[in-house]
Amino acid sequence: MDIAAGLLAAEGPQALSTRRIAAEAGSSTMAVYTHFGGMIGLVREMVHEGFARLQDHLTKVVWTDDPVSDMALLGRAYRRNALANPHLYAVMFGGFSPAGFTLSDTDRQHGRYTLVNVAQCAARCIAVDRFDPGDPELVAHRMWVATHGLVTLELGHYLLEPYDADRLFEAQLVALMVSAGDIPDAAERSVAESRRRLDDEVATRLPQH
Amino acid sequence: MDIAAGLLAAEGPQALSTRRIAAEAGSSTMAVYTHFGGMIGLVREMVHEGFARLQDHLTKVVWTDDPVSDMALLGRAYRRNALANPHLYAVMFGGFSPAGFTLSDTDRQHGRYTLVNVAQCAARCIAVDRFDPGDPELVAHRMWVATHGLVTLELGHYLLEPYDADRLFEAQLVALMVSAGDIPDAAERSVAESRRRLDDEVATRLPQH
DNA sequence: AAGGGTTTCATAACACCGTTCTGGTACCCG
DNA sequence: CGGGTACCAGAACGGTGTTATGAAACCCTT
Repeated sequence: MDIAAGLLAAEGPQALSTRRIAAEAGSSTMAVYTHFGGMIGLVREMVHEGFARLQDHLTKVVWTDDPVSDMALLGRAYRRNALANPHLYAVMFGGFSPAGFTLSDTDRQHGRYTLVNVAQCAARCIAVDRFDPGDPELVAHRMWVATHGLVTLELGHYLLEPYDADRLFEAQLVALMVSAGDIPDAAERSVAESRRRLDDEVATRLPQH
Repeated sequence: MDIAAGLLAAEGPQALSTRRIAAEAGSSTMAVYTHFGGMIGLVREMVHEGFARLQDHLTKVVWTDDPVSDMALLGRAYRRNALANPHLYAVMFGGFSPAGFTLSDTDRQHGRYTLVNVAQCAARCIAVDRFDPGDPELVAHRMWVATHGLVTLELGHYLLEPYDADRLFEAQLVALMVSAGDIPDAAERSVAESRRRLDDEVATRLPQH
């Protein structure tokens, strides 16, 4: 049942309709209501799954003795997850205008929970004197805001040549590390190291064939 | 006619329906088709108006002898415009899933046109040696990405106490200037100066009551 | 093992949506 | 003044989410 819903989210954005899902599952529209209490309950469930999947991606990065490289890798994992499930990511962050869908405070808190990984990594960056002393949660938020902005514009096809998303992302990564206190040369090296680590550590299965 | 459409966007997100507009305008649903060729044509027109309004906000900032302050003020104007027209901003950047609405390349280019203001300001920052030498358009894109990310999360109510949007925005502004090459103390001063200039230079009428 | 209560779903209906077709009206322009 | 065009009211079609109504299926108790 959830599988059918996930499949539909991957095939199309507004293919999420009670009748479409019912036809795909060989069932009736009532199934959606008995299991999820309506359409918005279903998308809420999918948002939860989306955050869980994001959490999976972020926890894949292992902590090395270069926390700045770890931090950059967290950003890469975040972006990779969003690009692997573009429609799901759009729904997670408000891309579901119809039916007055608004995610509850607990939902948002659940989403913000993924930030603890980043905050811990920021704390390690500060501990080894790569980042300036300060609030690790604040720098985690700054990383999140910038990366989310880039991913959002990339998914909306707003980032075109010659300022494509790849180039902007690389530049933004080192800029974020520098603005957090790291030395430009060191930041450049750590970001480059994270680029090498990406494919090994955070392998992404395609959005369900 | 456009006024009715604008009013509806301000009253609700999915109040944009042919019948609702027709009732509000005392007309029939056909009016939407004869004037805009359908629903997606209407929202496309509103997106254009949204970008025009954004451009208005950005051109309100006057160039002073402190281009970094001007740059920060551009960011404040961008955010203020988005907060003044939240639903319109959401629609501009992909928040209209139904009916397979996709904005054309020319639309996006029209949207990216607002970046020339920022790029020019970045060039001035570089010219006076406040920013490191480099591609002004690239730093303009970085400013855009970060500010857009913050505004998006703020509109989605993802930024809660104690890391609220105001605090994050201030921190991000100085961080952006620093990562572009400015000295932290100077960046702090210019950002503070831009905060003083905001209400005078870029006054925003409320989103049409 | 049988009965009662709960859960689950298929069907049909309702209200709403975007869209299209059909006329009829109003306008403008020669 | 006559003719052609642009515009729009109304009805209808296929789609959506949702609800009411039963009829099955299941489970759990006796």
